[in-house]
Amino acid sequence: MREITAANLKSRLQSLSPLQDTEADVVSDLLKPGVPHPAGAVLLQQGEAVRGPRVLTSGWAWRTRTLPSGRQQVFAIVLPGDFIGLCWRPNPKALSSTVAITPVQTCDVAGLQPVMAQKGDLHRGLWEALTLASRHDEMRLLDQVVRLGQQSAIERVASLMLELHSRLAIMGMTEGYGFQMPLTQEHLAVTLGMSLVHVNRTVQLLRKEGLAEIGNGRATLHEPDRLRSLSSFDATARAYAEAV
Amino acid sequence: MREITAANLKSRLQSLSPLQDTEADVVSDLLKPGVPHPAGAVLLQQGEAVRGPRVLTSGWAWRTRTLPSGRQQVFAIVLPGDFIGLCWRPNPKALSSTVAITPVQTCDVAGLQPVMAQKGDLHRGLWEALTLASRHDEMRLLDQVVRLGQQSAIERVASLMLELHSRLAIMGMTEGYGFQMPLTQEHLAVTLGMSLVHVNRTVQLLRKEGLAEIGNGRATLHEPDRLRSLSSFDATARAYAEAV
DNA sequence: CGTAAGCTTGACAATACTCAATCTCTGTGG
DNA sequence: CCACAGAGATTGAGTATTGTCAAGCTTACG
Repeated sequence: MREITAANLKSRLQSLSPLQDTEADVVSDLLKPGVPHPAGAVLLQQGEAVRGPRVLTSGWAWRTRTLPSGRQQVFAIVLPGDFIGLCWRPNPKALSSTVAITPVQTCDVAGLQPVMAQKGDLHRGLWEALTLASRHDEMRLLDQVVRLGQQSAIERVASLMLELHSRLAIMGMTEGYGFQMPLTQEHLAVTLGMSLVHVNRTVQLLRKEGLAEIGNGRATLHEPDRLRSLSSFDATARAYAEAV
Repeated sequence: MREITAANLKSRLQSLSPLQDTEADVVSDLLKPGVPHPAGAVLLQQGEAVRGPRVLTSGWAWRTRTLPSGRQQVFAIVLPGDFIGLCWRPNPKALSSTVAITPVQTCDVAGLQPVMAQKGDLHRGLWEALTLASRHDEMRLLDQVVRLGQQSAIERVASLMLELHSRLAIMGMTEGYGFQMPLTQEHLAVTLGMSLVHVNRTVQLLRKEGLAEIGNGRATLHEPDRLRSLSSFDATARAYAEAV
């Protein structure tokens, strides 16, 4: 899987808040070749102190909590270009674990810690972009609550696919309405709080209706508009725009 | 409904992080008699700029989002002593609406804004307490995801009641395992993402099993331990302790 | 080939929702 | 003081959605 470049990361941050040239250089300097981890590796353990912010430069991960009963709940999918352990509190303890779904690479960007801490006196634009990124995380967590609390099986799958597409598009990791999608139906089941069998039938339904094709490590959204109206994802998108 | 006092709020913040005497005084000075709002009043509108932090001093509210279909999802219950619109970003836009469930009173504490912004150079202990409070909000949002994604009807109701009890206990608003609980079964249904009828049957089941009594504006947890093991809320409690 | 991961299918059971009606309060106006 | 209205709670019957179990299929790959 391709590793993101400093240019990718810069353009993502630029889309959140305009960066000064010096700030863009800071980003370039920080992004070194990533450290590889195998699928299943725990990148951040719930309850343990966060060492400092990192960027996922390649592969997919998820933020998750395991219940005493062994059941597992996923809070968010972490995509290339996303931050892990970004927090404005110094030395916080992680509220959830972050686990690699595929083989991944992460890059330590502890150099961003002072930027976060100093509240934009230093590198104002970068601080804006980082806090906005974390605000978007929060927004997506609310989306997840809506998915789990209010949406039917087909709405959940549709809305997740739309979210993944729009996030990957920002990183330039889509081809039109298609994209690499390494989640198995089992992953989707855990993420969306439904059974594997039911995910399977829902995916088949989307296919039969000509709405989307999901499988073989890829997803293609054939009818994004119908998917959007189906899943009320557009409301979410509107909310994103407002989240300044 | 009784309005909280400065002493209540101080002891809550103290429980998060020790406060200096001067800091405690700051809190006392800020907490004036609350502004009343009727049930149903929108305290904070999604998408609108947050004017500044406020404290809910009396009554209950919820953070919620309304979908285009008219369906509604609740993210959190806001209890007396909780902050509304607390954010370390200056002038953020609200990600969700906050609406009064009962008649409420709110007190403007815009005076805390500089404390948040200055990262604890000023009033270190207070800053600690405030950021921890917001971290606990985040943790409870994760709890809500788990409830909606992984738990059965009875587990959801049990876990919500335990959460409410433990939060109210910190504010001194419980009598043993009983407390004032103004949510109707309709409120519970919206909050827990289930139908009114199903909530009703679940509440009856809890009563029949002798686990808890819910209704008439009160809740009593007869067997908190069994409720805890039933709902895996203890795991949550452990996680709370870790969230430093 | 043989294996394993991922996907698919069918039959059945459990959980939860909808609709519609009834009941029990409580406060209010006549 | 009573009738009434409305909010909240309860019940039953029928349906829809989702989960469970168990088996079989397909594909990639050593």
